[in-house]
Amino acid sequence: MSTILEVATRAGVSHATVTRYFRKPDLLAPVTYQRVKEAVEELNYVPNATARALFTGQTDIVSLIVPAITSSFFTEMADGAEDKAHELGYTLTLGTTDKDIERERTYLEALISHRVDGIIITPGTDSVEHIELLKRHKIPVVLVDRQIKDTHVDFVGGDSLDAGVLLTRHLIQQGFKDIAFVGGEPGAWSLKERLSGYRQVMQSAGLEERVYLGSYKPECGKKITTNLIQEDQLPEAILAASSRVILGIFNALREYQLRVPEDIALTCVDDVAPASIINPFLTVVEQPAYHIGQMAMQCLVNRIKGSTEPPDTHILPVELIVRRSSIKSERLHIS
Amino acid sequence: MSTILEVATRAGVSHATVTRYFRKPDLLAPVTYQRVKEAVEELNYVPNATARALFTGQTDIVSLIVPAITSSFFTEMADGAEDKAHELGYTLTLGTTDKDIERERTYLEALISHRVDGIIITPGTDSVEHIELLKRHKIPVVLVDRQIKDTHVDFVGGDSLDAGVLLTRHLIQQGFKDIAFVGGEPGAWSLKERLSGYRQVMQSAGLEERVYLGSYKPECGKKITTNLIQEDQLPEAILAASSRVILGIFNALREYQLRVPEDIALTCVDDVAPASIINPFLTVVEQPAYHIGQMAMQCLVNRIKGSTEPPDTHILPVELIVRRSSIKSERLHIS
DNA sequence: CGCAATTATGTTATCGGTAACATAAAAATA
DNA sequence: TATTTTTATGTTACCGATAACATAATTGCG
Repeated sequence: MSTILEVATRAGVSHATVTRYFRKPDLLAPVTYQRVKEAVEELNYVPNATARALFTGQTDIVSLIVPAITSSFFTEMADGAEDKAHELGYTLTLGTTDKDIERERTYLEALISHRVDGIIITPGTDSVEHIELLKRHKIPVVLVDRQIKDTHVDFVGGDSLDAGVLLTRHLIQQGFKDIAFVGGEPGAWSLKERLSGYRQVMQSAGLEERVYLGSYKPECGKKITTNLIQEDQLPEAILAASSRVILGIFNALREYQLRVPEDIALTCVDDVAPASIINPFLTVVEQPAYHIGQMAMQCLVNRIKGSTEPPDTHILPVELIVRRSSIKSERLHIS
Repeated sequence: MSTILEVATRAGVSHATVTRYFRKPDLLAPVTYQRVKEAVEELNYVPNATARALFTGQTDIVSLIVPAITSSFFTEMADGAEDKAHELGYTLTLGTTDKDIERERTYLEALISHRVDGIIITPGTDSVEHIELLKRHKIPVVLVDRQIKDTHVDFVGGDSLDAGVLLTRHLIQQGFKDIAFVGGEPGAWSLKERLSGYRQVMQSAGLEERVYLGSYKPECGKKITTNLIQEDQLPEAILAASSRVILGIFNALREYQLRVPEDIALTCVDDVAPASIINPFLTVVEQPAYHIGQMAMQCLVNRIKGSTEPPDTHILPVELIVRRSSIKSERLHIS
């Protein structure tokens, strides 16, 4: 807890010399350097980043705001972002928003107050309000997973349109005709894209669309599925908007003792990471989540460092992974 | 980006009055309050936490350092910690350490420099060095999942001894005799406890112990299992030290096309959270990870607020969840 | 050998808040 | 109405760094 002044006194120099020891060491005479070094070590001195930040206006802190860290996509994304942040010398803060509608706002205000150098965010809504707020405070932003139109900021995400296309096409190829799209935040870009992919393929196949939106949360999947079961409207196959939605769907199906894929085929966007190692079961479209996190952080730091390039939109390719949950033959074979 | 002075000028008051507007609003005359309020709003003024921290010595930032955020236990723990931190008005930083041995140290130094108010950490080793470092800098610490002896700090974790006991006893009850303990960080408290639970039960059952340590990482599980297979030493059942280790075990088994539980029974500590919803398969001992996170954060904030109670050790009960991966009858039935 | 150029170090204002202290104005009391 | 008390606001030093600027010490070169 010692200050630069105490170090200076102990080393018999002025505090400016101690600053130089850290910031421009080669300006010091070897003897002086050594003396300061000893004083620093003896006092366990660590410069106060808070004081530095006040003067320089830079905190070396960046922030990540996601709906839910427990969603496997965001867990891996955060892992990538954190690794990159550390590599580049930044400390990362984490905030989650979807347990409470107010939380995104309170987090942003706290981050503005703390003068973080930049923010990576998956916004909860498609409103420009929060982005404008950050712009007013001149805090660089990178959007992940959900783009907001008319906002000139960098974006990094998976190809959600293609995700919708790949899964729908796959289900149709399996011979399913009654395919429902379940879950997803109506305002979210990723949802719109996934849905749009689903619609394109359904239309060109001449099939009737069935869309049940809500949110990306498990509860949404559970509620919609329960309703469908109770009204005896369960489709042949479901394309779930996300891996969290599908958890709710599984819960609902289990309550009614319905089996996958025997009674209904299931697919979703985003792999449920460790689950697929233990028991590869779900057909999914996988996004390069870790890579997205890294890339978003790199983009953000480029902005922080002053890049004035026009905003970039990085849409990374996704991959269809076919497993048992959507295989019709499996279904016929058993029943 | 405006400062308190600009607000003061605009409102026609001194900057002290603006501080009072935020910190002791009822000291202001209604007219003054209103004038300041307008100025604050017109300028989008947000107080600079960096400047405040310099004076008060408090940053309202707390930190979480874990081996790997992608491990389901830590994901949920982080979720709990983050919720509680937000509830109590703190911003949380996140750091992961097990990709690089140096990282725990660099993180701690950065956090000391930033003068975070407190740190929750799952230390990578059982050395007291890092804890002492934090103590020297008077930063409150709470340990999670791994206790360090002779360190007088709060601890919150699951009952790892009981975890070892429950799983081993279960396997023995299933009729297995050749049971190996695989994986785990030799220096970690949680490992020692789990191992000790295993040993107690094996000994009192008169069974021979087989212990293969290494780390908590997937690679460890994979390597050990591959070796065992190649040397034709595969046991009847494995108790994996953690959910990450078991991922590697699965990988190895799959490469040799061995099946669970037909060829070998598997169990581990920590559930692989979403996996068990999609496909309940693994027999595990589940720790109340979210609750542990919340509790650790509450403990930490109590310390920050000045609590001088003697260090607390919270060991929370764990729960055995029996599923197919360890059922012998299932195995006999098939073979 | 003397003066300029270079090198090493010190002095000082500054970042944007906070809170103790001082003071002026209004209200309460005698 | 004079005096004390209360209320509202202003002044100022300070937190711990940084960097521009100033100065002292050393070196180089003619």
